[in-house]
Amino acid sequence: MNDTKTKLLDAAERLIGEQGFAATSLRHIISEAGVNLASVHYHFGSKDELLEAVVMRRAAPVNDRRLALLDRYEAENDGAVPVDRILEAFLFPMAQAAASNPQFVRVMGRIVSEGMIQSVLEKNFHTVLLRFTAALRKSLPALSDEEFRWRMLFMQGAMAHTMCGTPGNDFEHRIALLVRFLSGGFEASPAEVK
Amino acid sequence: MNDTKTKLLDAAERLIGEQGFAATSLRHIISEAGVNLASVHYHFGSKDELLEAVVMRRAAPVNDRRLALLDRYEAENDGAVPVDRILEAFLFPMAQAAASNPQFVRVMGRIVSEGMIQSVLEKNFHTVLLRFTAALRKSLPALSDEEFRWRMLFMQGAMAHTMCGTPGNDFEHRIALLVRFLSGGFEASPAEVK
DNA sequence: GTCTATACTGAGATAGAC
DNA sequence: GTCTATCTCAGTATAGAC
Repeated sequence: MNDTKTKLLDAAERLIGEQGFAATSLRHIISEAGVNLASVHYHFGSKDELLEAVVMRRAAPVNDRRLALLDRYEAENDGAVPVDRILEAFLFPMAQAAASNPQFVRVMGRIVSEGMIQSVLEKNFHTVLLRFTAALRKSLPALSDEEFRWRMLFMQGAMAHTMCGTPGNDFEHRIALLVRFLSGGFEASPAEVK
Repeated sequence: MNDTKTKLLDAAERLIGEQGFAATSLRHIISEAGVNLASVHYHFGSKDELLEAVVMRRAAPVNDRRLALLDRYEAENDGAVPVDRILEAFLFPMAQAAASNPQFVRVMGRIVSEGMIQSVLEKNFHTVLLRFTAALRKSLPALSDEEFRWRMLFMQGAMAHTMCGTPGNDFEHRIALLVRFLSGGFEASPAEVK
């Protein structure tokens, strides 16, 4: 691996996790990394793309584990997997990542709380989102397409806010509570059409 | 009312609603308002405080209506108000505001999606949050304090993301769906302690 | 291919004259 | 209260050394 590139990723990960993305200047990052300012644009192109690289470096294994878990649950339950299992399969690997690398989760939190979700997440989590959306849809056949889509959005907001936007380290416990809450929401009977 | 101040608030509200907070420069705002750059800092102190003033101007009536609705429901149900009524009382006035002033809701959406929630909202919505938290707590006596607090956070994330972070205009319908989902989550039986 | 030095543009903030 | 001029710092771009 290129040394300069890695130094930049490490420094950016640490500083963005601590101070946030907007509050962390490239000049601060490069001084921590001990490299030249222009190397950021040489290796990554821009500050935004540096952030994306920071995310991508850690996101891949998390998403692999998510898909593996979902595969297993689908094999075990051929057909519709219980909603809470699907949610667990999505959330648990993030908690594992948090245990081995807290910095990464902090960065994800910063991304969420600074509203860079769309740009960064949709690029890196596309397949995962498709798979999990399909699994949930299958397990919630009673909902209309419209209501299902809205409930996915509600979930998205709750997840982002909870997993990333709030400090603390006991992610496994947090996940158990979140899964319970979201299951209740998803499985609520449809709202009346007025 | 001071003319310069109002011109600044109007221009800021419009531009931030259209382009977002970060993307809207003070120089753009003042040129729309037809005033001088330094007047921003004279009247508001900083760009952040200008945003806060934009929010405060519209938030007060919404919060008044929220509290009035909650008062009514509490009087009607003396003791514990049904969870879905409480949620409605919180969300409905925002939908009304959206109908009469779409710019405001857009600004709130920008605030959420750009992660300025904590700083801005906690200042302006403090009493409202206390009242609604207390009402919900009363209606959910079976939950532990801890699980209740977490569910409040889950709700917060879902609400912010939904009400403000996603485009579209049919807020009343959206609210009906959101209330249903959140009621299901709040009323789910407690997660098992493992 | 990689790194260094330096310049450019635009941002928010501020001091001081009027 | 308002305006001009200026300051500092950000991200970005480029020219050129190795």
